[in-house]
Amino acid sequence: MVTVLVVDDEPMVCAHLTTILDAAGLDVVATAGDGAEAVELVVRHAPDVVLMDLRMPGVDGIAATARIAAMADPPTVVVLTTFAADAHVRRALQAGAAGYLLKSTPPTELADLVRVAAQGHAVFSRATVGGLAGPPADDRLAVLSAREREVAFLLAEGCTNAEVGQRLHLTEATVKGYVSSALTKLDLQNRTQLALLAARSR
Amino acid sequence: MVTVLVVDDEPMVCAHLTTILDAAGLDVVATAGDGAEAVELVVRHAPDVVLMDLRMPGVDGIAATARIAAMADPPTVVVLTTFAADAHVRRALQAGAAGYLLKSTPPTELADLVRVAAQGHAVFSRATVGGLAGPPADDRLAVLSAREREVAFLLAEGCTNAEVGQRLHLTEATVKGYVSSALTKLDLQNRTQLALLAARSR
DNA sequence: GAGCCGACCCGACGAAAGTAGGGTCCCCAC
DNA sequence: GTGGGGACCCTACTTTCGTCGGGTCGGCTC
Repeated sequence: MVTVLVVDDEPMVCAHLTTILDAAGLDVVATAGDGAEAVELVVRHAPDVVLMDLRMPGVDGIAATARIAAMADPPTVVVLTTFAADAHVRRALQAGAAGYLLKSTPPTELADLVRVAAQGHAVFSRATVGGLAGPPADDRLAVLSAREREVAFLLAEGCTNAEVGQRLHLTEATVKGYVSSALTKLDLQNRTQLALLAARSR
Repeated sequence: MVTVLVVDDEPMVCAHLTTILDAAGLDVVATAGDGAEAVELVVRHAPDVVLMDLRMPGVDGIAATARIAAMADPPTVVVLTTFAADAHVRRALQAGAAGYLLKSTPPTELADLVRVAAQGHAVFSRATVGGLAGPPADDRLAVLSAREREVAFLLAEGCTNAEVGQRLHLTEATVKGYVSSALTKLDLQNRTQLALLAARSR
């Protein structure tokens, strides 16, 4: 029998999941309300699978996942959350999660998914995998003016100031001005750092 | 009943998979030996799930997946291959695949995985998801010498020539030399392009 | 309207980056 | 064993960057 630890700061959710999974022939051995408790209960019960919420008070789901993944012979951690944001999924994977499901997953399917995860596979809600194909995004460029952002993106294509000027119909001197102000706004030291940032921002 | 199309250039593999899946209560409606045939059979049979091999003669698995994903109301395509390389996984996802399994997957688990995929979830072999957390890799830097690569990676952290020199105990002039030769070897115009490339290469 | 602020442009000058060239060392081929 | 060829390090010179200061225009406050 597959043993499961359910982690969610909302007791109602824990109870609901427990009911569903137990009814489907899984064994929910415990539930935790935050990350610290989750880590503790994993040590105590050594479950096969951990269903982990992300947003929780104190130690959040990512941190808890990382701690659990660092254990000897760790359980399979599957994130179960409402947020499909690319950055969340990536951080979960980096922390060692072996799956990322949305809470919109039909309850009847959840048990199957947990079972599959217990067999050592990774399971994802369809909406969460699309963003993984490309590089991660970043939105620190938001503080820049429109022109500055345009220039930054051209730097990310490897353009020189003169080339940027041509493309944007500006003097090279003007371009230099934009680069310079973007650097100070973002607290960077040179165009290369700006280009790297812009490249990550897509 | 979940209907499945199996695509593999090796008839033995197709037959084996068919046996396994049929025994587990799935309905393998057809098998295809290359990508073109796969597309055709998807149109004819409209299966729920396509199990797609990657390396095939003619139209390969990626191309076939892309064509299938572009159809109206497309089936769920799950890649089933022997290769776990990050680049393959990413290209499969980009093409529209909803899963990536290795052929080392135990046959008994395969049916469950297909069923889960048919429900609209994405399924992955554990070994294939680790690389997705970070940005994609690139190995054009292979043509560089060891020193040149070191310098390139430091550029990718936004270092100036002087800083690179400090970290590597070299003169700034020497660093410039490495940058310059790396640029000509890779046919690039400036340090920013080199930094971007190195950043993608990790 | 006066004053302020930010986005948008440009010129000049010092500070980086990039190029060309010249050395040493080591390895491999002929 | 000598003549490439490559990696490695450096100096001197040109090109490109980045900063600083200075302009205009529009919107906003008081």
